[in-house]
Amino acid sequence: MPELPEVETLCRQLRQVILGNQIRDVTIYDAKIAYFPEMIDRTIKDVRRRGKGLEIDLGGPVVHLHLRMSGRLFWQQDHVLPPPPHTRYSIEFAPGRMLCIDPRRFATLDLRDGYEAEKTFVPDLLAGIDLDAVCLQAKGRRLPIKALLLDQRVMPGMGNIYACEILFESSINPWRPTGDVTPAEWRKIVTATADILKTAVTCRGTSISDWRDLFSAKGEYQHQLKVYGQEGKTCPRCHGQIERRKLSGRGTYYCPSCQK
DNA sequence: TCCCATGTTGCTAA
DNA sequence: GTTAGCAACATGGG
Repeated sequence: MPELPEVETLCRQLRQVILGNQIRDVTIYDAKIAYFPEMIDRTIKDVRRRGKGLEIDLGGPVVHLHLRMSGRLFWQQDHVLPPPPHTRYSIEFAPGRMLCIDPRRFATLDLRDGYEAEKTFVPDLLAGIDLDAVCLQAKGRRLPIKALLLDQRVMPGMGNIYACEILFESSINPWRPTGDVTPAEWRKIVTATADILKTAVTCRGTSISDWRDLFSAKGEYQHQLKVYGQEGKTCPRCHGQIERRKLSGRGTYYCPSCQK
């Protein structure tokens, strides 16, 4: 269930272990996943994150993977050990192998040509958001602000936990029509987005249930959550009570008394 | 048994 | 065109 900070964590850790290494073999354990023999013997030139997706640049073709709801990556150094349950594929290198473990089987793996992969520009929320571009998207729309934040074309990498946290930090109600958000409030959202996502990257993500990083370590951001998963608890800002309601099908945590 | 889940896509209908 | 609501994908946990 990784969002931007979790994928960024995997991206950085993956760079440490596979950059410059050659793919020795690829094993597919799940018939839903396609096998690309072109990957064999190629050297890893770069590992990048685009939104919640990961790109492994093979110097020409680019492996694109997405973990969706329950996917995780696991670096296994000992080739002799059997892959854990729900392992869907394995990319093998001399020092170890990268396993994708995914109980719900929504994760994807595909091979694209490099030109195709780089053609579309994807903004990076960690590098800062273009306030004017977002305001332009927001103008006149009645869509709830949280739904816009979760729109991957507008905020690539944003996920449900951090959208809840960012709106709380900005004191904005998740149901507020996007077009009614003032420029000053947009500045708050942009600032909170950068602050919260960067902190979460430093914490190596949020381990609420099963998120683990590449080396099976838990993240630490779950200790800093102010509203997500805090239904019934006291609001840390105004002493109201945190509520949980559905917004476009997603559990949405907020404080009705101070998020207006 | 039912409801929940850190994601994405596609359909239908207002 | 926009938005809301669902269902689908598939599995496990409480």
